[in-house]
Amino acid sequence: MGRHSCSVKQKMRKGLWSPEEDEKLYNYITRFGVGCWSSVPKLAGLQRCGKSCRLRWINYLRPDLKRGMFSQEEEDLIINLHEALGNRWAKIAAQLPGRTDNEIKNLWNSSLKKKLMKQGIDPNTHKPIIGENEKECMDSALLLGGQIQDSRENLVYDPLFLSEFQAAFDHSNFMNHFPQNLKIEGNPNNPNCGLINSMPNLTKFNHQNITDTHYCESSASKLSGFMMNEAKESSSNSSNTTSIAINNMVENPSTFSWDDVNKFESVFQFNKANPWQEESSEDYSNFPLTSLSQELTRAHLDDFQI
DNA sequence: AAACGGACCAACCGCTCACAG
DNA sequence: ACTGTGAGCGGTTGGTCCGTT
Repeated sequence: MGRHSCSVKQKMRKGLWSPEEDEKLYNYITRFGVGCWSSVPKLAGLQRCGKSCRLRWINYLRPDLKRGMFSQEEEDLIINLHEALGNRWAKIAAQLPGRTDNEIKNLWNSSLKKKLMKQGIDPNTHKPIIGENEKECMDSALLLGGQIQDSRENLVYDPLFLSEFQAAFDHSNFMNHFPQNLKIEGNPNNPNCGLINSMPNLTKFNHQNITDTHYCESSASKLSGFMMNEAKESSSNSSNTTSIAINNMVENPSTFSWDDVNKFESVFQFNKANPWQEESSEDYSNFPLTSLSQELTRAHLDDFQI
């Protein structure tokens, strides 16, 4: 922002370093050591700014630098460290002797990021990527009431709702008929791939404090039923092929096909036009059943992270 | 052979932080 | 407490290489 770079203040050389410049800097540092970088160029006889000299030394001339390709172990370590530290390249580099932050940053941006994405992992969050179809499913869950607000007023998924949402699909034998090609490719080690399985892990969510009555009366139970009833109703009130397919799917899950999935989604599209959508996303006070799960969720929010 | 585009990498830029005066 | 300066960091840019058309 207002501050000029060192190369602008005086007529300094920019761009790639020549072998002569490298030699001058190397000789100076090895002889006198690193003192004040701003005085190094003058003392070393270079037309560079101190900042540039420092960078050249750290990233290229330093004798303890490790050259060559990154090993698999190094790559794995970088990925693990990135998960823990984020884009703190200097901190990551500190754990890899002989490697510079710049080097690691370049490797991450050019290679590791893409590798993770190919494996279906979001390089920013290190969590499985939710694809468009999965997102639509999650959105559908939200539209049906599966959202609440956390203490920071961010919209989050209601674990109680999603628990039943998932169960509803499980019971309808949904996953058994889910096309393999929709699952995230290339990550056989990741059990969280696929539509329902890519939903938040609910195993940590504690249902112990919920009585059977509460659980059955929860918004989720109602909504699971609502979802299926809607499908049936939609089919009985309409003669179009979509409705027939949905009805067929609900009644006879064993004949469920990928084509049915698309048609099933149209039910959710239908629900989007439902005025309930607006109310449920804004004001939960009118929906005591949702509020119940909301309250229970708040109590366990720490255990539940998307 | 030339043009093009993507990958890679070195270097730059702007910002923040620490510290001395 | 304030200011100036240097060091360090992370994001971005620009040049080069290489494969493809």
